[in-house]
Amino acid sequence: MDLEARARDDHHDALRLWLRLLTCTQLIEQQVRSRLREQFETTLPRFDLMAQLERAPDGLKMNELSRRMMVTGGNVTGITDQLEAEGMVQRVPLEGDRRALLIRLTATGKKAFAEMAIVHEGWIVGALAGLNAREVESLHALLGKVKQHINAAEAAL
Amino acid sequence: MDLEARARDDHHDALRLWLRLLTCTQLIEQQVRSRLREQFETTLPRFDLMAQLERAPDGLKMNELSRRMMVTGGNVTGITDQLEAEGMVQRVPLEGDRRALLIRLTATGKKAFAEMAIVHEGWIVGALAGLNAREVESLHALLGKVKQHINAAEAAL
DNA sequence: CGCTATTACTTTAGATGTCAATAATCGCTA
DNA sequence: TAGCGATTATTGACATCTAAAGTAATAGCG
Repeated sequence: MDLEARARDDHHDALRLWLRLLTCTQLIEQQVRSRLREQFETTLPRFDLMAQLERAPDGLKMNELSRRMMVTGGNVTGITDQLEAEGMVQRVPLEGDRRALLIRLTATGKKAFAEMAIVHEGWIVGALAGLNAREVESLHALLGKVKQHINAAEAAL
Repeated sequence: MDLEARARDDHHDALRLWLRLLTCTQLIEQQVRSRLREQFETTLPRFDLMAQLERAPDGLKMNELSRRMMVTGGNVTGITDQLEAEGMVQRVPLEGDRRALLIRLTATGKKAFAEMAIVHEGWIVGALAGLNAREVESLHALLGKVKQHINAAEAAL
C-alpha cells in the first residue's frame, strides 16, 4: 500500500475512533441523565457542579468551577442560581476580593450529594463492566495520551 | 489486599476512567464546535445531521435520524427546520406512509457538506495525533467492548 | 494618586436539548 | 370494516449551553 493510501486509511480510522468515542460517552451520559432525573429529580449539570464542590471543601470561585466543569461562566451562574434556590449551595463573599464569590455546598447539599454519589458510582461501574481491570487501566492510559496531546497542542498556540 | 478494598479501588478506577472519557470527548467536541463556527458559520448538530444524511443518499426518516444522532425527535425537528430554511436539506413526503417524511441533502447541502467534511476530518486526525496507528486500533477496540456491553445490558431489560 | 487593562461575575440573545402532549396516520384484529 | 392501540412528526414549556456585552472591583504603572 502506498503512502497516500495509508494516510487515507489512517484518517478514516481516526474518524471512526472519534465517532465511537462520542457514542460511548453519549450512551453513558444519557443513562446517567435519565437515572438522575428518575431517581433523584435532578440533572447532570447540577450533579456535576456539586461533585466539584464536594472535592473542594473550602469552596470554589465561579471561574474555577467554570474551568473545571469545562463550561462557560454564564452557564455556571445559571446552575448555581438554581442550586442556591434549592438550598444545596451557597455563595460566600471572598475575603480580600470583592469581585469574587466562593460557592460552597451547604449541609443539605453535602447530604444530598453523598446519597447520590454512591448510587452514581454504581451506574458508572455498571456501564464499564464490560472491561476487566487491565482493560480499564489500558483505556485510561490511552485516553491520557489523547488528553495530553490535545492540551499540549493547545498550549503551543 | 482484601476483596472489599479491591472492589473499592475498582470502583474508583471506573469513575476516573469515566471522567477522563468525558474530558477527552469534551475537549475534542469544543474544538470542533468553535472551529465550525469560526470557519464555516455553522454548528455541530447541523454538521452532524448533514453527516448522517450524506451517508444515506436516499434520505432518512425523522425517527431514523433521531435514533442515529442519539437525540430526541423534537430536537431533530428544530435543526431540520433551520437547515431547511438555509436550503441545505429538504423534507420529502414518503411514498406509502403519509405520517413520515424523508429528509435529504439538497445539491447545495451536498456541496457545503463536502467542503466542511474534508477540513473536519483534518481536525479529528489532529486531535488524535497523539496516538500511533496501533494505539488508535487498540482504543477503538476497547471502546467497542464498552459500547457492546452497554447495548447488551440495555437489551436485557 | 489617577488612568488603564484585567479579572470576576452576571446578563442577554439565541441555539440545542429534554419531556410530555397533540394530531395525523397506520395496521391489526375482532 | 370499524375501531383501537401504536407509530410519526410537531409543538410547547423549560433547562442547558454558548458567545458577547455589561457591571463592578482589582491590579499595575506612570
